[in-house]
Amino acid sequence: MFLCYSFQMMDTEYFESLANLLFPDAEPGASLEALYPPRDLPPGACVTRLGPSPTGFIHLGNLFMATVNRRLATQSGGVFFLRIEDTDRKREVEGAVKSLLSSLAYFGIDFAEGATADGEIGAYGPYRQSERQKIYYAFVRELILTGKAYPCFLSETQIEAIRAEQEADKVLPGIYGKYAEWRGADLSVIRRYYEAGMPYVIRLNANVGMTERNSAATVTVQDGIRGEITFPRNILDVVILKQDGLPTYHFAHTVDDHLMRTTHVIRGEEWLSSLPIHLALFEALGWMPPVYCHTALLMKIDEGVKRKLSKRKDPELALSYYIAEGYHPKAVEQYLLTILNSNFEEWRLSNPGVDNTEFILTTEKMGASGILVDLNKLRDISRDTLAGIPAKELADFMTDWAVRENPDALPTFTLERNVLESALDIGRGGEKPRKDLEYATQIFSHISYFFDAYFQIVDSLPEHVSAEEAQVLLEGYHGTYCHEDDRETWFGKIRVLAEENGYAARPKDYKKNPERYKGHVGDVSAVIRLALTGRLEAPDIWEIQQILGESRVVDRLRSFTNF
RNA sequence: GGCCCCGUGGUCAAGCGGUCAAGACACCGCCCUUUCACGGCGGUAACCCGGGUUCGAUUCCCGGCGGGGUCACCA
Repeated sequence: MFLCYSFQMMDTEYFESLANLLFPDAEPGASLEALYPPRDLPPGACVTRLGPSPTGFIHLGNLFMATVNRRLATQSGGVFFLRIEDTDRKREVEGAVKSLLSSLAYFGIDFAEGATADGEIGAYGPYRQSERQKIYYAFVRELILTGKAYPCFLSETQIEAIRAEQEADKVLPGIYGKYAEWRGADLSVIRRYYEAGMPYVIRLNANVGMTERNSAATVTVQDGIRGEITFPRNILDVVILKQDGLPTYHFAHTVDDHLMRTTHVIRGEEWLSSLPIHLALFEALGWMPPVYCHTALLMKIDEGVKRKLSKRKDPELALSYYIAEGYHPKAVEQYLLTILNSNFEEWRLSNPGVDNTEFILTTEKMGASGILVDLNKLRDISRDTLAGIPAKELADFMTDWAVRENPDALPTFTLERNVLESALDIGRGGEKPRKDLEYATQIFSHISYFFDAYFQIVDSLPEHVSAEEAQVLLEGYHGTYCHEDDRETWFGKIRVLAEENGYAARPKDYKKNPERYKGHVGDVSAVIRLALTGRLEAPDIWEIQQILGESRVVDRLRSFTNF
């Protein structure tokens, strides 16, 4: 008994000297607790966050994550904030926060709290981890004081040697147990190294504190998406403070999400395997961990193999790609919601016209297995979504897109705004609205023939119609053309023209007696369509003509055949 | 390799002990139609395998197998 007691005294003294040596100025954790009190929110409110590292690259997966986090917070009356996880100086990219913010803003993700392009908003900051050093030091000191963390002067080569030995012995690699040479090292030795300016890191002492409360070899958590998950307890003395004095993700996550009072940590499945470390950290600091929700990963099919989206290898999944292609934010949101919650699509169908924000997202309905990004589905959803957006808004959308991605087209869009708007409005409204608009670049090529600057003949005459024949037909058409004709009159004239030239006025007649005709009225239309739009596939010709205006129609008829 | 997650058609997926195993996208036919688009009708196509438990397993348990993730002083 006596022995035990005195050891403890010695330990306390040891820890205190250690803390004072390494972190003489760190403030007590308790004062920070007071600085960041629990948030005053309605019961059940979720506090979530997005924690990107500013590497200058975000892809669909980040947006996917942002969407879940944001929804869960806003729909529960909680808070969604942005924290910049910039603890890796090597990978940091200039201006990344700004571009991150603007990419997210494009897709309608904004933040009421957290880092901004040039500052921050909110009472739980700083929201850049690089500015939180004081806070991390305070809690590192706390851990040292209780013996749960210690300095480690192992060099890179020493660690490599340990790893090699472990690999040879086929044991778990890492610093733990007997490999943790600096656990409880002599104070005099530590002092000598420290004063000699030897580089060191701070490691968690996984052996202390862990077994006090629960000696079981495993930990079990309730994941918000996956339900109960069990792992072996963490035994690794993971690094919590790097040589450069910045925290590792693990430590920063623990401290920040506790102090920022995050209730739900929603992140990708790739974090699942470090969960035991995070739980160990929360336990060591004596804090309640948040609710963890590990989402399925967005995958890509690569040479027949399904794999996680990679920033390096999949530029076409970068948000910048979707922005450049001009996918509409609403369509992308719609798509993300359908892969996020299996019941969303059904809800959407049975609640037409209701805003997406009315839909309640639940973690229970989220899938746990990897999702292949399906551009087909996105495009389909796009067509549906765009069909429901007024032409005026679409015209604004196209103009905004041109400003960013196609400045050459901007003058045309601006000068011929009414043409743009009318072109986008073709076949809309009514029971069966046209659904052929997908994303800006596609839309642009779809309607470009309305503008003289972009008009060109891209298709050729139907096989059985010769150039001479086309000329005859177009001259005939031009002869009877009257811009004021209503659709009925107009098409009646085409039928007559068809008959006069040996084409069936009705396709059915032609089908019945193909030998009697050169073709049918559709062929005549095709020629006119080609002359007017430069292509064989386009919406209703009469409508196109109304938008084009009489002089343009006549010009195009003429220039096609040079009569 | 250790640990963890996942496993229903090509893709996203309903299902939660008894179903002819939904639906959406894609694909293929047909219809509508002056082309396209829209729309309508129809079609091809799935419970990874093997053991249990049970009267009965896609569903529960175990074991394989397969896929993925992770094993850093990166996040």
